[in-house]
Amino acid sequence: MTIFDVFYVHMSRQEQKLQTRQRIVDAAFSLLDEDKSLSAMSLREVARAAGIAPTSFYRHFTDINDLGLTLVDEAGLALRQLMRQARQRIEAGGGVIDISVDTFMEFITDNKNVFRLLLREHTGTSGAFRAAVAREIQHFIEELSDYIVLQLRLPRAIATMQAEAMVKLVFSAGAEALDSDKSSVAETAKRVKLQLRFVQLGALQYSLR
Amino acid sequence: MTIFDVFYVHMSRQEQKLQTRQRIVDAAFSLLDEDKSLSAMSLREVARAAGIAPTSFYRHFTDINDLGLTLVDEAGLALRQLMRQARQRIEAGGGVIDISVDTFMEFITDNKNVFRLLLREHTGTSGAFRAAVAREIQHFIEELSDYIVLQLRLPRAIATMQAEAMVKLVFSAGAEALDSDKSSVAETAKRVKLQLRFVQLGALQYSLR
DNA sequence: AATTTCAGCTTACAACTGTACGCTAACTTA
DNA sequence: TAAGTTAGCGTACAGTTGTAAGCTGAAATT
Repeated sequence: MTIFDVFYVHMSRQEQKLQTRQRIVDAAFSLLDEDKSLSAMSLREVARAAGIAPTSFYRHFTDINDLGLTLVDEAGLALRQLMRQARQRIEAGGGVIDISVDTFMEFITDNKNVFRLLLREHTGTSGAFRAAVAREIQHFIEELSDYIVLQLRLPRAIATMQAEAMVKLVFSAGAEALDSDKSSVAETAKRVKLQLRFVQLGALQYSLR
Repeated sequence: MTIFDVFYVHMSRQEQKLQTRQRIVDAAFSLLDEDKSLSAMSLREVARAAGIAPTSFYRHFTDINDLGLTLVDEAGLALRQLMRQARQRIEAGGGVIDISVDTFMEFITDNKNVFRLLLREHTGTSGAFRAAVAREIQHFIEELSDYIVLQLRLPRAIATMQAEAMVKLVFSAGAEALDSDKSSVAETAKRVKLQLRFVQLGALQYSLR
């Protein structure tokens, strides 16, 4: 029993456990700020932030790595939801590139730590994390590729290359945005939109060669 | 005096100190492998690898951060040398994109830890390191941009956008290459070359609109 | 009502960290 | 040659880490 008892008076044991687990996950995300990466995050630190004893952590995760993979999964989930949101907005009208980039930038601004996690662990020190993030990005690329084949009628092979280039450019711009203030973010968004147009134009041109 | 005495029998004190400093730098680079980042590198660890006492470290650097910035500088230097090498090869004949990408991939293969450092600290947990790496990349972009203005006769504004997109795509590909075997690297190189062609075609097309 | 399960706790320990302090001995300078 | 400088060392300490061991009391099961 913890000082949080008061919150779970009417919960089953299972629900209590789930809630504690969520508190751990939330605490971990909140710790992943400007100057903390997964590998630098200590079990005790997370436990402290979640309001549990260090050893209680093991009731929920086998490892800090285990928690890390959970965080990457949750971040990937958020990313996929983002895509859906962008598609809805596009159907409501507007340039594909503009809407996509704006939606992405909004996401980053509102979920800095989620995007930071993906960005950082993509080049981080854990091969498992790098692979996990790479998978999430690959999903992203494939969904965009599908869209390009369907809407722009490009051959699959070219569409895939276009999608990959676009996602990488957007992620790069996102990385810049993390360290920028609002007006710089707008500037960065403008630049990446132009670059995406280059890619789009170029891929089309190439497919007609 | 250390066990390395034998190496500096005929050196002045200054030279000896410089050599020890270089040993520290080299040791640090050698530690920056698949699963170690600057922030995870401990002073004692570096000292151990360099063959000096932990406290002797302070005779050469004020901090681990101080050493980190030195490493980033050296890595940036290597990158600029790389560009010069690529330009020489291009003048000797061959497609600009092909030569550039091939040169870059060779560099990564031969200097994994140097590129790893740049890649990792670009999204790392130290704002100072992130900024330092961003500056190095910016140099890279500007040199490429100059080249594009001169050779392809594109307007500066467009050339800059093209250069930025290209460098980001190449760095992305480089990141992939770090985790791949030789044949996959060749595959990755092929893909990024196509993507660079998209950007080039698109920028040209855009400038003619 | 009795028994089992188990989430969270406290205590404990060895390993590692950064760095303060003062010593030594070789190099440099006067 | 004498005095001063300093690169490197050993010792020491307080702080943090992961995690092992065993306890407690409430929830779940019988």
